[in-house]
This record gives sequence, structure tokens and C-alpha cells, in this order.
Amino acid sequence: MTVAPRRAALKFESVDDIAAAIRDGGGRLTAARRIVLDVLFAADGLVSAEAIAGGLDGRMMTSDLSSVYRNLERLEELGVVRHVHLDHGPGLYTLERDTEYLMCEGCRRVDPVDAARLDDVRSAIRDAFGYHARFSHFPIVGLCADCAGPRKPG
Amino acid sequence: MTVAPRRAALKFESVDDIAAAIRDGGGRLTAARRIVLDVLFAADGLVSAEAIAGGLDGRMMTSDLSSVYRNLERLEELGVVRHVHLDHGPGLYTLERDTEYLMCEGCRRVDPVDAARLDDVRSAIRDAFGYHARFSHFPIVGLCADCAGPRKPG
DNA sequence: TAGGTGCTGCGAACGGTTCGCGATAGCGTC
DNA sequence: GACGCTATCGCGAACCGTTCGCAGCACCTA
Repeated sequence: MTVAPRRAALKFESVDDIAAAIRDGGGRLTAARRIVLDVLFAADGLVSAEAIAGGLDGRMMTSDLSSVYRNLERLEELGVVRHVHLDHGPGLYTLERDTEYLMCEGCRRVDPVDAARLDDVRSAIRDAFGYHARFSHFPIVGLCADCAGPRKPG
Repeated sequence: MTVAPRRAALKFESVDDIAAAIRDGGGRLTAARRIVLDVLFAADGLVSAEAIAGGLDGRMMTSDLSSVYRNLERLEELGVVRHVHLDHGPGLYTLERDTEYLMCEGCRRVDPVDAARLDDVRSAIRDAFGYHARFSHFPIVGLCADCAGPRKPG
């Protein structure tokens, strides 16, 4: 018996699962790679490559930035990791799950939502333009209810 | 009597209109600024700052890249110009009109559409999340009908 | 436990954009 | 018209996020 998750489930639940996937592909679970995964599990949200390399401000092991980028690339190929582009600024990485994003241009807030909750939106787009939209790599951008509200500008 | 436009109308119809707006704001219509405008009118679509500086591959006057950026910034403040971010790659600039964009991640095609045609999509987003979405700065990204179609992968 | 080879960590380079600065030239004023 | 104020230019250097090249290291398999 399991408790219904509040968030979409991870594609890989633990570092061990991932280690197996890496080795299946002829790769190795090196120290640097483990750091990237540890930080992603610890952060459980969107983090920049730089934040990963810095070990979440020194709270965790640090590692080399270019290695972090290479590892993130590899982990994306394996379907373990995904990245999003929010506005300007660096790409943000997270463990893979069925999540898409909305971002507010007013308060910079980012709302992750289960992909299924965007099905109506996707249908509207498909009906009108034939496009099959994805908001996992580039989010929906606009003003959130608070920032767009009639009585609360700024 | 006018012919119905196929595309959303420009906010400013000519360089002279724009010149007036620039001077109203205490600015000057310099040679470099005129080049930017000439290129934007000539291109009548999305162009990078670099393409503007290069005078559309030498077909028009060239100018300095950093001046182009400064001018584009100024023209955006005046509401004459707007830019879009498509995927990775440089920002793309265009004369301001009521247009939003869809981009196909498969074939890289970019479809400009009248903003009004996205009203249903915007409503679906507002209903579900309270967000007031804008697709003018960051487009809707996905697969176009051709690339998503059942019989034509790649 | 040894070997090969995938990966590291460093530095340098990249593309896109911004900044600092002395020189230039628009434009309102006389 | 010429004058002068100052917005803007054009150049170079710096910036940020990301990628690349390379010599040496260490994970994993046999």
C-alpha cells in the first residue's frame, strides 16, 4: 500500500537505480557524478549547474563546473535529469518527473505542475494550430494571478 | 478604402513616425539608429542583432554591434521593437505588432500568429492556473503537425 | 590486482550581450 | 547658418553561461 504522491513520481527513485542505468550504458558512477546526483536529490527542485558545482553553497561536496555540465548532459541522455530555461539566466536542472512549468514575469515565481493538468491547454493549442506543445523545456510565461490581479500591481 | 491586412498592423508605420517618437523622448535619430530601423523594415520578420549589424549580409548599411544592441533596447522602451527568444541562440528582434509565436522543436519552424488566435489557449491557462500567459517574449514550443504526425517522423 | 578507457579537473575558448570611454555628430538655440 | 550641449557612436574589453582539449587519474571488468 502506497501513499498517493503530492508530486509526480521520479523516473528513478534512488542513486542506486541510477547507478545501474549508468553502468548498463557502459558508464561509471564516479565521485563527481555522485555529487551531481546527491545535490539533485537534496535540492529536489530546480538548480543551476553552478549551484551544483558549488555544492549548494558549500553545504555539500563541491566539484568542477565543466564536469558538472558533462555529467548533467550524460544524465539527461539517460532520462534521469532534465533542464528548463526560465527567462534569461542559466539553465536549471532537476530530476526527471512528469512536470511542466509556469513562470510569472512579475514576481519571478515558478510553479511546477503535473503535466496532466496542462492537457486542456495542450488540446486548445492542438485544435487551433496542430502543434503538440511541451512546457517542460520552456515554460508558459505570463503573469500569475497575484501580479495580474486588478488591485495589486507591482 | 483599405485592404484588410494579412498580418497584425505595425504599431508604427514608418521611420518618420518613429523619428517623432524618438525626439519626443529627448532622443536623436542618428545614422546608426536609422540603419537599425531600415533593416527591421526591410526584413519584416525576426532578425538577430548580429544580422542587423551586418546589414542583412551586406545588402544594407552595416553598423557597430554594441550600438545595435543599445538602439534595440531604446526602441523597445519606445514600443517600436520587440524581441523573442527561440530555444538557444540569439534573441530575435522585430517591429512591434500584435503577434505571438509558436516554434517547432522538430523542424525549427517559427509560426507567427495574431495574438487574438491564442485567446482560447490563454483562457484555458487562466481557468486552470490563474496565469495570464503571453507568448510574445517566449513562444509556445512543441512539435508542429508535420513533425508530430503519425507517418512522418524526422 | 592489473589494464583499458571513461572520466576528471584544469585552462582556454566560445557565442551572445553589456559596459567604459574618448570622440563624434544630432538638434535646439541664437 | 554657426554654436554648443549632450545623446550617441564605435571601439575594445569584460561579462556570463557553456563547451572544448588535453594530460592524468580511477572505476570497473576480467
